[in-house]
Amino acid sequence: MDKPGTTTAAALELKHLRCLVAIVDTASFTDAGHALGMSQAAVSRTLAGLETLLGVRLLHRTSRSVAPTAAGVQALARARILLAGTEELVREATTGHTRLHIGHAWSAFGRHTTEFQRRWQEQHPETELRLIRHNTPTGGLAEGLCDLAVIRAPIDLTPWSHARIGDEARYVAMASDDPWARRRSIRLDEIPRRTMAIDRRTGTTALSQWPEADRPAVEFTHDIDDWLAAIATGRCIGLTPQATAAQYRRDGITYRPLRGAEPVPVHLIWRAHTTHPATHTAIALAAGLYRETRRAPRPRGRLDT
Amino acid sequence: MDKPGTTTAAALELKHLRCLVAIVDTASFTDAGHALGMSQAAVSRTLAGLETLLGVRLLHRTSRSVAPTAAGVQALARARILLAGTEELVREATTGHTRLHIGHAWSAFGRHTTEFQRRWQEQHPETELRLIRHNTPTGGLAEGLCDLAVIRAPIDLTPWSHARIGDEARYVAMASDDPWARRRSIRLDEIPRRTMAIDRRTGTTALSQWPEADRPAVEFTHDIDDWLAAIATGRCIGLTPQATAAQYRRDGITYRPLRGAEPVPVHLIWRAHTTHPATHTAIALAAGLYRETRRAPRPRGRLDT
DNA sequence: CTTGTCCATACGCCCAGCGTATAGGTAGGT
DNA sequence: ACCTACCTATACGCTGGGCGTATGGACAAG
Repeated sequence: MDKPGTTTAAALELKHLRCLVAIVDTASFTDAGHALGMSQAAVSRTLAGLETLLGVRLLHRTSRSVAPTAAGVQALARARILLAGTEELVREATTGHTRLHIGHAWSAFGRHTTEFQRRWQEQHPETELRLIRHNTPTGGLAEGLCDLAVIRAPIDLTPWSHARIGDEARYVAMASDDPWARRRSIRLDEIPRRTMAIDRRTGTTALSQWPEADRPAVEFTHDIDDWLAAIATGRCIGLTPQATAAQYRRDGITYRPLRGAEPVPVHLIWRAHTTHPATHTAIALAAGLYRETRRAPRPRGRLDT
Repeated sequence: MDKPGTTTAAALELKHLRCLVAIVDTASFTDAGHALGMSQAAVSRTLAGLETLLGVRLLHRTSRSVAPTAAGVQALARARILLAGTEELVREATTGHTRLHIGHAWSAFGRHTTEFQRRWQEQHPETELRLIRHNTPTGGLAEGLCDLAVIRAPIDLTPWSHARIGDEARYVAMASDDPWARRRSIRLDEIPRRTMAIDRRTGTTALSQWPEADRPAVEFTHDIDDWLAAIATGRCIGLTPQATAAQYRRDGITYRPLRGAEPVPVHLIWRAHTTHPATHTAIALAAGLYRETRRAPRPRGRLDT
């Protein structure tokens, strides 16, 4: 590429940020040069480059002093954070500090979450566990943000290695002052009377459960907080696996079992080729927790692709 | 500099991170090159450089697919965060988004803090206010992390523009089960009987208050949490301005007024030459709040250097 | 076995970015 | 008022890091 004539706009680089910070810390272009192992001239030009890039003057300089401008203060604060972040990245990578990232769309392992964390800590203290919520269909796996993801939504699992670790009953979420909140449970065929909130990216409920002629109205939301807020207003109800009811107990929201519906299968997915060493351990632990709470533990198939 | 023979170790740059992310997002070195406006070869080398730099393989590649390794997942997660941070830095700087950073060592404006924030929001909604705690003698001003800093410690103010915005009575902090906790107040001359916790960087209490022959034993701490922890154990007491008593009310810690001691002057300091436009507004607002709560409002001098 | 696709490596070139040298400007001492 | 010390900005010439092109090698599909 790089067609002749294409003036490739200079990009922000860490060099610029390191330079800015060094200048402020030493309160001098000359000393900053020393500290960075480059000449004063280079420092001057690098900072000038940064200021051009941002279109703002960051440092006020006289021949006696250097002080950040208002814009400089903001940039400096961010620059320090960013540089600290890069150092951490390098440290993590070079020390091979091992950490298992488990992504999930919004409720991790539901009611088993705490127990999962507790047992992991107990059995594998050498591997740090991190549960991260990512508002994407694959809980961040596709984006490389985790090693393992919990999936409840009806997505295509074939691109991934996957294992079904359990099932969760479906619940109806509604405002606490909703008339239905007084009842013990709701029947599937009653749902179409109401408007249903569905999370656009991670929703678990497919409309195909109802005959085409009789489907509920739908309001789409963008993440779980939206979804809960929409429900709390009373204008919608929501359908969700038991995990949500366990993890998002909130004032103003009431959960009731949904009768007549299939449970939601809970899957773990991961990358077949680049498996974190602890992946299978985590899968086994999670599946064990789901199994423990069942009367008749039936075998779960496919622990690999 | 750059003595001949000095192999300057290549430094991490944003280029590397952008490359890593692009490869994973496009799942291809070739496409990543396209997206980044460079050739596939350059992408390959840049990533190889990053892997060398970190000493870890980040991506597992076959001729058919590209997938992050465990180390890659971690690096990727950090890289995405860092890149988002840089974008925000650029956006803030280029849009001239104005924000006033007020640094403080540990209790901001004390009991006036909430009111300060409320009124600022009301009177100057166009300027975002940020109170940031920095564990340094100047509350982050010297490090360029804020535009304005609240100072209670007896530091040299002459390098800065400064204004005294008010005074705060001194309090004694002690464990709640301390015998003194039953009393209404403590006298200054009783303090030397006890061991005193002093924060090394931001402590407000100078020992010169007592005759040299009769000074309290001292235990140094490194930040406010240390300080509170040391006191909660019961082995120390602490002296602190009223602001701390207002902002760090905790179980296990009791505050009592200290009689016979001068109040602590509260100063704001800022840079004379590169003043944020809203600096003086903020000073006036803070001083006003302190003045409001005094019987006899006496004029405060020096609103500038 | 052939073909297509993809990443790694070799090679040669070029300009971004470096250091040196110097100009210009400001504070402080006398 | 002048001089000195010190600091940043700019000019200039050079060098090597990093680019693109070309090619090799590995792998999957047909």
